[in-house]
Amino acid sequence: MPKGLAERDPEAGPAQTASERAYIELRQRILDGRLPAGRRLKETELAIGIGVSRTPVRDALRRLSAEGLLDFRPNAGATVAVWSETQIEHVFRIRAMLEPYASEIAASQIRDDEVEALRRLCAIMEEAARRETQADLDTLAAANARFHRIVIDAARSDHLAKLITLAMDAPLTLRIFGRYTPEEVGRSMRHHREVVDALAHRDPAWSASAMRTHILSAIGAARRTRIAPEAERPERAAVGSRG
Amino acid sequence: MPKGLAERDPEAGPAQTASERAYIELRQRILDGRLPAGRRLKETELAIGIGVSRTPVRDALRRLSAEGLLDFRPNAGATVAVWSETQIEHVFRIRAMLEPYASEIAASQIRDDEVEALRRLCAIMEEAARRETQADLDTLAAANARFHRIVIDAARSDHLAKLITLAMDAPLTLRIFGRYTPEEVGRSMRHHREVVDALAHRDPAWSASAMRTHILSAIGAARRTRIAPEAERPERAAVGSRG
DNA sequence: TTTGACGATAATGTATACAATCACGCTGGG
DNA sequence: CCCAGCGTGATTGTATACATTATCGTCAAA
Repeated sequence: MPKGLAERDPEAGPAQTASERAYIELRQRILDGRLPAGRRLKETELAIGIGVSRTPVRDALRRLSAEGLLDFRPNAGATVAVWSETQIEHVFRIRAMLEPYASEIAASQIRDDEVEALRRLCAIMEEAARRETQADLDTLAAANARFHRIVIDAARSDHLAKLITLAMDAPLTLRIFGRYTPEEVGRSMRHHREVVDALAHRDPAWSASAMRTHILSAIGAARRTRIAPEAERPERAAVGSRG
Repeated sequence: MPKGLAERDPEAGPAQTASERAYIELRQRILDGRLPAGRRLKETELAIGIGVSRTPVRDALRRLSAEGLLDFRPNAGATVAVWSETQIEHVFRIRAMLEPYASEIAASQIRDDEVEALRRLCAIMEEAARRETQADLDTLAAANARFHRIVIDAARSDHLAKLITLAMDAPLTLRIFGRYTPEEVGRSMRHHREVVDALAHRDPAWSASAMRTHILSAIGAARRTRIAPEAERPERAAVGSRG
């Protein structure tokens, strides 16, 4: 098939290589739930769906497996990782250790423009929190993810950032806002503001503590976020519609 | 307990698939220093050396990259990750959070036979510590790695174990014993014994604290463990000193 | 009816050919 | 002497053919 990769779109996707595209696409499908926990992933199927060959799909699968988003058994394929309630709790406890640590370090490293960016994200999140549509929820989740990423990156340690990212992304932190009560949403927004203030004051202990509070307060909602693994049943009957 | 993730076990005999073999082989070479930090890894070269084709080598490279042992840039190949002193310090601080947490959980889950295994490993380590040859140092390092792995596994959470493993293995914890003073070695051995005793008592707080002490005490030696990245210049004119 | 073995089928594992890309040195001009 | 443009070789990226393995239905025997 012709590649037709003559265009270089810097904004729509930094995915230059097919492997990268496959990785980003699959990761997104897992995180937003289109590929539910427990689902068996078949390389050929995915390859056709994404529009690349099996090789880059395999690259992406291996990568996602190493990152913990997939369970992988040699000769038996990959399935979307299933998270028990206990394991989700563990992840939040770990986040509650790692992110405050990153915040503590970030406090002495963060630049003014990053603080500004955090403030803008706070405004965006507060605006989205006032409405209640699904689209707003998605906006909120996306802004929240960017918020945490900026803080983590401000610690100026790629390895640290990588490790925390692995801990964070694992059990779909994204969809947690759907489980928040209105009060919890409001509190979460106030937490964000306080984290920014603490960082703006370049106060490591305050930054860490505010972030810790923020994450620990989310565990309740996380417990309510049940992830139902897909039934083991493979879809025998082929779905007629392609696409 | 479901096995869940396909675990790599470096000591579990010959690997089944070529990808697994390549992964284990490369990982070992990185951890023991045969592939020094900064070294550029060429797929064809590695493939010939290991005796497989490029495909499984690429699988292994992608996996190691996701685990943070390699830096990877599209179209520019993979290099062994370089760890700055600051980053190594971060890793130990993170270990000092994660492993005590695992120990805390393990305290209420560990089986008697695992406690026994830990005691045996303590004896092995103490025996090796008495001598001072390089082989004994390797024995010590290997037993130490197994010790920590047993504790982590006793927490009965594959995802938790995976995360901690990523944090632990990253900057070659193995070679740290080479930097210990005799007093530090002795103290480390006593720490191990205390961790086991705390676990045997099924005391979560004690187990966590003993483990935290153990890891924090190692940071000094870790700081002394400088990792000199290989010069950027490949095998061109190797050591041609001008002048 | 149950159970076990067996074989067809579909998936994954591996190798290899080919395309795209990058690094580097060469050459020619200023 | 310096620098820019370009070609060449090496290296990675992708696709595909083939080998190997697991899965599951079928059939026969107890």
